[in-house]
Amino acid sequence: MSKPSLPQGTRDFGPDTVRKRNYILNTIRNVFELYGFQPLETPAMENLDTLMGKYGEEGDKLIFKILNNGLDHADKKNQARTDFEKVLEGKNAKGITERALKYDLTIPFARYVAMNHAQLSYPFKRYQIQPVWRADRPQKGRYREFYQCDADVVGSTALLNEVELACIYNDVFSKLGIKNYELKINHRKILTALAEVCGGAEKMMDITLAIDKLEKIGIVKVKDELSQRGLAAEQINIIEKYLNISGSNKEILTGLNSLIGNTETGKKGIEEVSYVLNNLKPQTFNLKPDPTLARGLNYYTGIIFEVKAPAEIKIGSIGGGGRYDDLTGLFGVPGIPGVGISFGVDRIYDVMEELNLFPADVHIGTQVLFFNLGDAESQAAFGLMQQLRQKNIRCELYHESSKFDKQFKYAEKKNIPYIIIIGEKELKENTCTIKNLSASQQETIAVNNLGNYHFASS
RNA sequence: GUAGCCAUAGCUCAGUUGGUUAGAGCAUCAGAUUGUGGUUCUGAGGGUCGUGGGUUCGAGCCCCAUUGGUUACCCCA
Repeated sequence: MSKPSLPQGTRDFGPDTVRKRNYILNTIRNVFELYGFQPLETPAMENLDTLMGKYGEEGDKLIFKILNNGLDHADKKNQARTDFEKVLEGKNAKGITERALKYDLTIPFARYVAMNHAQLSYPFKRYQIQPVWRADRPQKGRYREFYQCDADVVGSTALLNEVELACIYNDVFSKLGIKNYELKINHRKILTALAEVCGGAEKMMDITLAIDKLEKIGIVKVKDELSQRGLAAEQINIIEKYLNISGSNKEILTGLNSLIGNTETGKKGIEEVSYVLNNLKPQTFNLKPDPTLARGLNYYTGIIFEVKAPAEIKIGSIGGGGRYDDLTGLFGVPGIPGVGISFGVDRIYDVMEELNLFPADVHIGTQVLFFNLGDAESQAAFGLMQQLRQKNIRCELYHESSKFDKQFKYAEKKNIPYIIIIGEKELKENTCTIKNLSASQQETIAVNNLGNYHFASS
């Protein structure tokens, strides 16, 4: 038998990790609820059709496909062989694979909205916290299975939604104690306008892909890439001017205005970004317009967001989102616009771990351990324990009568803050001894008073 | 898909130019300690050196292959 192992890019989560992650998820969930979002869950797998072509060419390659069952069935063998030939050519064959693991939460949500559009009341605000899968090569901060937390509003074009989503980012990160994150905002129309001004509206994708890398590879290489992608020198010149726009939020907007403000689309984009900025206090929100922000997913059409982790932690983006005018149109139900954001929980976890931001009491599960000091003693302890459980105190009784040393060490390892000793003496006197392990203090009280004892939570 | 690096005890790692019986810390278990833990002391268990081949009198170390992990590119949370 070979050693047990995990598939590449997946992880087990031990008790401590799950506790910490739940702390993050609960924080996010509470904020979503606070803003009136409703929970939604969709299956782990979707029909392959639902996902293919929604994430661009690269994205398609990263979708985890599921092999159909029953390929060895006698009647299907020949069909399976010819279909497999198609797969070898890089095509999809329904006979081989027709389902896939979900790649993100947005497209399944769009599918859900398209299927239920008549029943929903708009604007429909949903949040969704589920794992997604990508057949990517794992590396630092990148996994093949990871959680996403999304909140989306569909059925409304109001920019109020964008403002609220920015507020959600701010609320969540400040509750988690992540201070120096940076919330960047841009607009797809601004990028479109840049392409128009360059005289190559159809080059929009090439331009955005290249300038998105500015921070990583520098202006010189961006220009190289642009010329490789077939842009002329004077076009690249304009793009360079665009990339050089910097300064305060106001200066950035003015810069954009003078460069692309004379186009219809550019004007509209700048207006919308200004609206969001004006309705928030950028200094308290770490909110910054960033003309170089592009975001890969090609369904965005309006404002786009990205959250960068504090600079000292080189982990990149910990969240992102944007507006899409017609996501459900892909599923035959046009005219439902939406806007959404996403939190990268696994990366937020890593950031919090590195900055030591988890509160100490996330590790406390069991609050009280009853020592087991013999048959009669443990029977008495069991009765008291059930009373405490009735009062919502999490407690357990050591599984067998053994030395103090062992029982203490068990409590310590499980981070149990209190122990209760009921031995021969206590049994006789109808008392119990409560010890606070971290304070190393103990007191003996009558068992009748145990129900009213205050167990501090940390 | 492309490229680099790594693989030795449960975990983190030493291991000299290739030379006798492969080590340490942590963890585990037992004892000092039959009603008071964290610190300490003593002892014990634990290894096909990822796998297969090759070079050599001799391989944990060198060569080839293979598997797994990891990092970077592409792309992305």
